[in-house]
Amino acid sequence: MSDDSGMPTPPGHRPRRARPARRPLSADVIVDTGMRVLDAEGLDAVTMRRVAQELGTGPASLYAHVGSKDELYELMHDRAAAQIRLPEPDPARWREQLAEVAFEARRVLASHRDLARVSLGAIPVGPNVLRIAEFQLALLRGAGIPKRIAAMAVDTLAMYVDADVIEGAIFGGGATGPDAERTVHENRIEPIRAYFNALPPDRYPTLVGMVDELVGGTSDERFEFGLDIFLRGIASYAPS
Amino acid sequence: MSDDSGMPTPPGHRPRRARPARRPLSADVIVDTGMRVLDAEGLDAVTMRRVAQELGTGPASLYAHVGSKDELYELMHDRAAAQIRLPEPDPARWREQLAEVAFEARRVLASHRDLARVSLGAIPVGPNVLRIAEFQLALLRGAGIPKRIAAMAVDTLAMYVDADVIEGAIFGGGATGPDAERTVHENRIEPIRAYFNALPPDRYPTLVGMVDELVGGTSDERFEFGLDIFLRGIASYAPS
DNA sequence: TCGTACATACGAACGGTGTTCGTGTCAAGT
DNA sequence: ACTTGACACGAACACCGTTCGTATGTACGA
Repeated sequence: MSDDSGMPTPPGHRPRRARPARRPLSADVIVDTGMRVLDAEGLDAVTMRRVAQELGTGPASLYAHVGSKDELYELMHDRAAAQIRLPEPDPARWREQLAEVAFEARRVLASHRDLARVSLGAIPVGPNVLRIAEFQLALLRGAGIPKRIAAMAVDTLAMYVDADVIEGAIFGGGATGPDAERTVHENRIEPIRAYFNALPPDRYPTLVGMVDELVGGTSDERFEFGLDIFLRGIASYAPS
Repeated sequence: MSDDSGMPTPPGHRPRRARPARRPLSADVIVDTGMRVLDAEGLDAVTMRRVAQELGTGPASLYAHVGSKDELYELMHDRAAAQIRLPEPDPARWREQLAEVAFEARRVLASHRDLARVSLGAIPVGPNVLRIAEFQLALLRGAGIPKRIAAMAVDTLAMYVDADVIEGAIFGGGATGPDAERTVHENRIEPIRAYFNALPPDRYPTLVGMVDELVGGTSDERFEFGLDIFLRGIASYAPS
C-alpha cells in the first residue's frame, strides 16, 4: 500500500479519472470493507452507502457485485466462518471436539460484534458454514449417533451458539478496551441490578431473592453450562 | 362499533375537527395498532409512520406516548407475553410444567410472526415477562435446584425458545392458510433440498448423505428434542 | 361568562436508508 | 481503428426514525 497523498499531478499526465488508478471493485473488496466497518462500528453501521463511501464511490456501484444488502451480510458471515479453526477429527474424543468447535465458533463470531444476528435463522449455504456442519456431522455419525439425532443436534448447536453471541453482544457493545469490563459493569449491569432489587417482593418473591445470581453469572459460565447439558444429552443417544 | 360512513354532515353541526370525535391517542391504542400491523405484515412493517397512518395521524403524534420505536417494540413484546397462560404451580410436576410453559411461550410468540426478534437479547423488564420468569424460578427452586443453576436455566430456556421461534419464522413467513404448509414446503424446503443434493459429495460426504434428515425434521420435533435434553440436564441438578 | 394556561396533536423538515435507472467511460476483441 | 460489452456511478425514488415549532381543543380560575 503506497501513499501518494500530497504529490502533485506530474505534467502531461492527464488524470484518467477523478481518482487515478482506481482499485478494481469486486465482491471480495466489498466484503473486506464491510468487515472493517463491522468490526469498528457494528452491523448497523454496515450500510451500502457507508461501504461505498469507504471505497470512494457511490452505493450504486456495489450492486454490480453484490445482489443486495442481505447478500452482503451473508457473504460477510461466511467470511467470518472461514476463521473458525477445526481440529483434526478424532472420533474417540468426539464430545471434547464438539465442545472445542462450539467454543471456537463462539469466539470468532463474538469477535465480530453483532454479526451473529445474520447467522441466526439463516439457512447455511456458504462453503465455510457448510464446512463446519460437515465436520460436526461426521463427528456425530462417527460416534454412532443416529442420522435424525445428529441432524437436529447440529441445528440446535448452531442456534445455541448464535443466540448466546447475540445475547452477549447487547452488553459488551464491542468496546474492547482495558477497562471495558468495568465500564460495562457500571453502566449496564448495575442499573439492571438496581431495577430488579426495586421490584415488588410480593409479586416476584422468588426473583427478588435471586438478584445476585440472575445478574451475576458470567456469559462464559452460562454458555459452558448449557453446552455441557446439551452434549451430555446427545451422548445419551450414542451406543456402547 | 357504529358505521356513519356515507352520512352527510347535519346542518348546523360544524365539525369540531377534520376527523370528528377523534379517538384519544394513548400508549395502549398505539401498541394495539402495532400488534395488528405485526400480525398482518410482520415486524418490519411496524414503523412509526405505518402505525400513525393506521391511526389517521402523523408519526410525530406517537412520540407523546411512546419514547421510541424500540420502546414500542418492547411494549408489544410484553403485551404478547401477557397472552402466555401459566398453569397452577405443582412442584411435584415441575419438569412437565416447565415443558408446558416452554411450549405455551413458543406457541404465543410464534403466533405473532417475528416478534421474537425483539425478545432475544432483550433484558426482561416488562411485568408480563417477569411474571413468566418468576413462575419458572419458583418451580425450579421448589424442586431443589440451586439458585445459580436455576438462574442460568431460565436464561437459557428463554434464549432457546426465542431462537427457535426466530428460526421458524424465516420459513412460515406468517402465511397461515389452509394450504400454507404445502406452499411453504414447495417454495422454501424444496429448493434447499435441491441445493444440498447438488453439493459436491467429496467435500461434504457426510452432509450429502443426510439431506433428508437435515431438511426433513419438523420444527416441532426439533424443539421438543432440544427441550427434552435441556430439562433432563437440569433435572440432574435436582436432589433426591 | 370570559380569558388564560396547559397538555396534546401534528405539519414540516432533517438526515439517513435500500435500491433502480440511465448515462458515461473504459478496455478488450475484431 | 472501430465496435462492443462490461463496469462505474450521479441522480433520483420511496421510504425510515426523530425533532421542532406551531396550532388547537379543553379545563380551570376570575
